[in-house]
Amino acid sequence: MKPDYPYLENRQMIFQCPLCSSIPDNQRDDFLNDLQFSVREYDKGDIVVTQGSLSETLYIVIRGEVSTEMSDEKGDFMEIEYIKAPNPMSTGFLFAADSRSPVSAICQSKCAIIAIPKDNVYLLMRKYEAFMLKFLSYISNKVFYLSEKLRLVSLRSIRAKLSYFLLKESFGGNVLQLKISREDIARIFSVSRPALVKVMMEMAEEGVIEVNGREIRIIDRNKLQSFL
Amino acid sequence: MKPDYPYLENRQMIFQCPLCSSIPDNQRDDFLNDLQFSVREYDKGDIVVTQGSLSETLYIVIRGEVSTEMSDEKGDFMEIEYIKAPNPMSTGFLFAADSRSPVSAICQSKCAIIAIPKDNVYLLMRKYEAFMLKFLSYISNKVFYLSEKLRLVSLRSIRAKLSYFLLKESFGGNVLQLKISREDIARIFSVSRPALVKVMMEMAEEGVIEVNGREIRIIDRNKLQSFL
DNA sequence: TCATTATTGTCATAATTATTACAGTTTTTC
DNA sequence: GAAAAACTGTAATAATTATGACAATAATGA
Repeated sequence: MKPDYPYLENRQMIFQCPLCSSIPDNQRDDFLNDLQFSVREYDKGDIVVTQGSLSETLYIVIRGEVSTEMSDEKGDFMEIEYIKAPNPMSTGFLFAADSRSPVSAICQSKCAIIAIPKDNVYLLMRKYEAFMLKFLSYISNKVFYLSEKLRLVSLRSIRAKLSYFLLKESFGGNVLQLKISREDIARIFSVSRPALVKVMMEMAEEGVIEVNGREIRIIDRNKLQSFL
Repeated sequence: MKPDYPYLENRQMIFQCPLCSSIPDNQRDDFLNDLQFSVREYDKGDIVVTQGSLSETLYIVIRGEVSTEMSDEKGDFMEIEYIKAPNPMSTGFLFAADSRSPVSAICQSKCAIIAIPKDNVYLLMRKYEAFMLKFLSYISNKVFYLSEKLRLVSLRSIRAKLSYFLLKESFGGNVLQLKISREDIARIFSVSRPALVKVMMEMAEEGVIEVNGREIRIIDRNKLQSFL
């Protein structure tokens, strides 16, 4: 974790973040004046926020990639979100009653991250409507995202989870490229990797899907849906 | 589902809802003028919102109790939230990009529910700061709540889930009264009831907890924590 | 109050998943 | 390009959980 930037030469960078991008041009100077922030650089593997720690700061990733994970106190992690620059982080629980972070945020590459204190976010929201609305929609989307994740994890069998996952990833098409390893998928499902692979192979055996490395072809979409 | 109230005699009722309770007295008349809403009565078992349906309305339960559930397309449900009057419903995804409801809302008793269209909520938020802040904190709390739920469901074994659940419900004390049936707990965990009961009895056998109906006494808190 | 319904504990069996281990393959990294 | 690391498929065995069914008890309603 390197020291703060001496000064951020290109402060306009913040307007690339979706949270701020809709702020009208004629308000941007005012916005920058009202904004209190610091910028830090992180290396791959650095931890920005620790699960359970008090976090009263809005973070905006302006370079690099950060993943948020939830540990199950056994060393194992479940990835919750994968955030690429330029996007905000920790919007979800910033204003929650219990402001301890439910997740850990870990840099997946070299990162530069802006930190804005909660009180300042309050102020900005009151003063800049576009910011407020974007913030609101960000949190709302998070609720939606978590709900979907919850549904996935709640499916009882690996077969159901995998079917759900594949249908979702296929976006209605018949061929999909897995973007992550089977190990990661297993982690998302909270199941073991061998069990996941076994089920995937069984489904291929049955002719429901075709598996070629990370390319998966959906043969019988109806059957896939019936597994849910 | 009975017809709308002809007119809501006691419109002040809405200020009992936490979303609106902090609106200053001197703004309340204006607030009621700006507010667009309708009130409906429901019977026990009535469905207010169906999972997957478009829902661009903020609901406030002013009498009765509503539970939100997520079905796994197999007839089985997982309860997400239990809302008692006077509290809002569906705050979470109202402003999400995909405004289809991820849950179904089902009345658990006779209910009276206020409906406010999304656009009107927008307007109220811009105009009444206290309302905006409360709304924000409501969504944030929902994110927190869902995160916690996700952690629970992600724990792999029933033993871990039960330990987590009991530790949480005990609030640090040693005796706790279960507020819901074992069947409901099993549903929350997404596991079968017999399996849950079996694990609970095993833990009692081992002297980690003591079970007397719905009263549970935590004997060995450390051991409970080690199961996570 | 009595009847009805919901809840609870238990069981045997079947199904699913975890664990551990290994070897072959692909991808990264230097 | 070679070495290291990560990824993949597979298998045997153990552990966990689901299923369906049953009787006993508690709670509820008319």
